[in-house]
Amino acid sequence: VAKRYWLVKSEPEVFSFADLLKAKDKTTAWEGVRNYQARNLLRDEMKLGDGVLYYHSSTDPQIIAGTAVVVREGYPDPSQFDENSDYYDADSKKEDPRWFLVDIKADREFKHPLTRDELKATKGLEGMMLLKKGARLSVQPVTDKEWAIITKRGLEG
DNA sequence: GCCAACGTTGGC
DNA sequence: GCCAACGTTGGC
Repeated sequence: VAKRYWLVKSEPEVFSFADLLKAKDKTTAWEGVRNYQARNLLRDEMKLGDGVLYYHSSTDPQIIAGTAVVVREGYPDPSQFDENSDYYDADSKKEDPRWFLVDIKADREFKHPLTRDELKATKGLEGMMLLKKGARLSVQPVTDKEWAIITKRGLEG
């Protein structure tokens, strides 16, 4: 199976790419996704070794900061069972968990973080889900072509 | 099962 | 801070 590519959004105030680089093993559990479409991707589609673009949302400027890799495939998000967590979901059952996550590990920091404006101006990225109006999905598929364009530009500086 | 009301996301 | 777009909830 060919590896696939994804984009995850994070508010840098909450958890930035720099935070991921500083984390133990540069790895984190991507907790807190509470949207069924994104849940399905996390649970069923994201596979070990898949590439992830790390996007900073709700900040100025919004950027793709670097890449990460899926290091553990979908498993139940523990925070849904933690009453003290912001992500607690009283209706989710241990024997039938509602929310899933994957673990991601930082891979390459972009020498040249790509701003949203730059993405919009880049040929070949016109159809990118991220750039569509109203695209709020916090985990999105990225095509091979988009991945190639973005990582080339980001890593070459 | 419809749909209005509501809450959230996230670009601007 | 505003508000459009979207997802979810809940009354009926």
